Amino acid sequence: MSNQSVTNESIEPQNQVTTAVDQVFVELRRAIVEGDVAQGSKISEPELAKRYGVSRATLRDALNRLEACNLVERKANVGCRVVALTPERLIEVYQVRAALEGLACRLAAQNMTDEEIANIKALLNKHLNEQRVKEGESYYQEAGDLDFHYRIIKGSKNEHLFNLLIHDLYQLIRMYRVQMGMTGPRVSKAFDEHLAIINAIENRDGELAEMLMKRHISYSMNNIENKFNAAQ
Amino acid sequence: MSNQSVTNESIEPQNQVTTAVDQVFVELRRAIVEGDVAQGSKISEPELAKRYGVSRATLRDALNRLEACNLVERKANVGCRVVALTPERLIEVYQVRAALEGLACRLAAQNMTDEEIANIKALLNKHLNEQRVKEGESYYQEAGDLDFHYRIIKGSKNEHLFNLLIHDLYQLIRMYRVQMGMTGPRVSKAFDEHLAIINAIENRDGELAEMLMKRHISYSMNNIENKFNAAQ
DNA sequence: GGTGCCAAGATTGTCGACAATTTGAGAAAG
DNA sequence: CTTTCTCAAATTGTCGACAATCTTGGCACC
Repeated sequence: MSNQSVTNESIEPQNQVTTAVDQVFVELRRAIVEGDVAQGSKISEPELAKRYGVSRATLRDALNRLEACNLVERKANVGCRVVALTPERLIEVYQVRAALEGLACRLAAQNMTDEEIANIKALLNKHLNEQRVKEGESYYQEAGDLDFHYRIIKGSKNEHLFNLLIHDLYQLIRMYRVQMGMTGPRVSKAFDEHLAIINAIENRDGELAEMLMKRHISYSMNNIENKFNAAQ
Repeated sequence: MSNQSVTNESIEPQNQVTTAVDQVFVELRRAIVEGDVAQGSKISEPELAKRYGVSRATLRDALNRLEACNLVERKANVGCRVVALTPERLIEVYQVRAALEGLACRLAAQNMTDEEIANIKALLNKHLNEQRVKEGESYYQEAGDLDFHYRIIKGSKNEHLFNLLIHDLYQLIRMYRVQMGMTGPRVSKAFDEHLAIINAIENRDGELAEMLMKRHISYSMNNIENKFNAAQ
């Protein structure tokens, strides 16, 4: 578990966390995504409320939000469990992700400004240099990849799509990646794929950008799936 | 407002509504979707709690769930408003819907059993007959259309996709349709489109099914958009 | 007369306690 | 020994009250 230091900045930049429920929600979400609380384990409301120094009603509220993100499952009068990461669920999530990010790409090719596109290209170059220096450190794999996808989704200018992907789906995806220990040798290949995508967007070729993104995500899924099978 | 009697059965068939929060949630959702409480209006927690004969904490819980469905928007220490139905938002939602239901169609062509497909074809025939008798009554437009899409989404056998579409997106879509008074002459055309889609699925032609569904949804959006523009 | 500040009212966020339901261990019957 | 029933302990669902925050109307000051 060498990559637990990846920040959430790129995922929630200006999101002001004011209320107590927000704090517990963010903290508990981090704990779940990074595996501090094991997948499939039951969540005791009184215990967690005490640990976070907060009322049970407040913690319950936070659990409701986690349920909306599909990070915990809840049954009436029974309780709350952290979701279990099954291969079947991984495939389901990635199918949805491919469809939505494909759409995001097509819209980005249509709606991003030239400046935004130039910024992403600059970002990729910066990451390339950093990566050369660090010689395969896993920085790019997590934060850089996240940043790239984040900007394209934002560039779609579709707020509904943005919320769906960033607030809901991406936490689940991060959970799979972190807990499977995704720090493999896919870095350089992913980089080339990113480059091809942004080039398609620059040429305002929405269809190609969509197709490349879907393929890119498909590769990414196969990568995680292999780790899954190797893990048992 | 001649079509407020459309049931929710096809959307939540066996969903047991046991707890008080569930009841308030379902009831309040219906009120919002069908326009009993105006779009954009502010929601007073004490008032609604009294009206539904329930504690404020319970009502708050229900509001949280409505927020997760994108039916209300909430700001910390300020309050809760019913979402406003803007044309921009309609387009955003329908773009997402087209991508997701397109995926559902492709998966359905791959995963539905022959029996499930036969059942949908039988359903379409039944609706065709009923429609001939009733001569353009708006029954098919709402419940029948809902049923068709519901079965295909279910037929994708992708649970995550199912939850996303049925629990979150479809309520918003229903809200647009009900409040725009969707009972136009698109019935027969929609029927033909449904027929083409199920035929493609029967032939296990996922790509065609996906394309037809995307087009079908695109038509549907244009229809609502026209009503929007005509409304002011 | 307009602008900015302040206080009172109202609304939301949080808490601890009570009620309803589930669960699990142990006793009794087969 | 297995099965079923019972009851108690624990857990979840719901409530009313208190604390923190925002809103609004009025007053002083420029």
